[in-house]
Amino acid sequence: MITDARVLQPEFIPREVKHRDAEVNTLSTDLRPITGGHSPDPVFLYGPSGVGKTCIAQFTVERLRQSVVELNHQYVNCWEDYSRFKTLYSLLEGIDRTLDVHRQSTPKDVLLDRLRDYDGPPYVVILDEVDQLEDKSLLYDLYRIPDLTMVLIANREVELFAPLGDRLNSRLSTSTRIHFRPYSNSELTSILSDRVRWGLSSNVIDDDRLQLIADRASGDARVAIGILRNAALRAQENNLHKIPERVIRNVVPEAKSEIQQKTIDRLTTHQRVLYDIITEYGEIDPQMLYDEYETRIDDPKTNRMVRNYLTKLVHYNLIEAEGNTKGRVYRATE
DNA sequence: CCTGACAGCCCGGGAGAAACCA
DNA sequence: TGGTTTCTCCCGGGCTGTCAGG
Repeated sequence: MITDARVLQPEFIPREVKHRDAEVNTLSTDLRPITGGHSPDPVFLYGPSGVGKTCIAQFTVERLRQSVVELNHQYVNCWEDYSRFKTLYSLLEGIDRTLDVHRQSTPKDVLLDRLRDYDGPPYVVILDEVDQLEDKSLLYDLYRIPDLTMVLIANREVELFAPLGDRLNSRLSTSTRIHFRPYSNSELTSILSDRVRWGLSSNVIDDDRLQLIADRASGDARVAIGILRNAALRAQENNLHKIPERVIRNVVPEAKSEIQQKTIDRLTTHQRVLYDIITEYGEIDPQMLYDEYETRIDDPKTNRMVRNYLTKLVHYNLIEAEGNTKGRVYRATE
């Protein structure tokens, strides 16, 4: 049934993108100065998840690369490389400058110096989930590197700009922001039918069922493709030659939680215990949470560290915290 | 009570210098 | 002298205590 699993993966970048012409054009135009040897201001892409931000960024840069003689580029997910050091390291990797820089024992900010000394072809860097970056001042440092162009991606505008500080904010306020809206059902359906054409054998799923998937995904292409992938896998396991509606319906919850599950899998034992407690209770106050945590784990960390973990979990959108001070409760995100 | 901000400690580990050895 | 081992220093990151403020 599945003829090409790659096209059902979330990272897959299609050769052509649909329903995002305006966004692609705007981004292309913004990046065009690069072809003339100038380096454009940073560009911001923002919008909810699964609306094609990452995809369009990579797609456009790739297309630009084909039209410019020489161009270096690098994609960094700031959720993974959240520290200043990791992001810089990743950026140096993009231009092969890490050879003699090692994970430790490099003098402070030698990485940044190294990046500053860069004098190769234009360098376009995509900083995805940039609001997760711990030290936002890095953006300011990067901004000042002449040949470096930033494409910044975040969910919401405010979350990115609020913590930047006036210095950077005023500099960046003039640059382009591209807003991404959720896909409509018909857009999702057509994206899905492409994937079906590329990745599944023919006649395994009809339009009505694609509609159903689109409907359940509520504008999020990543979820839609996830549902399709899971449904195809399930049908394949059961030796079905078509994907029935029943399978689709069954697979929706797991497809939806899949993205969150990835995050959960990467938690440490301690963070995981905290997460489990909160989801079990649904809602819990800090004291009770810590007590419960202490009983469940052999070598409990201090209360202080638990608080660090909790802010991380909130950051990851795995839990939410309500009330700023006395009377705070933690609860699971629905 | 609880939080966020901050400072400081310790650990692992890499690098370069120093010490050691044949 | 040249090669090898040890020492020392530095860094990032995990962790903790403190403290003002709600």
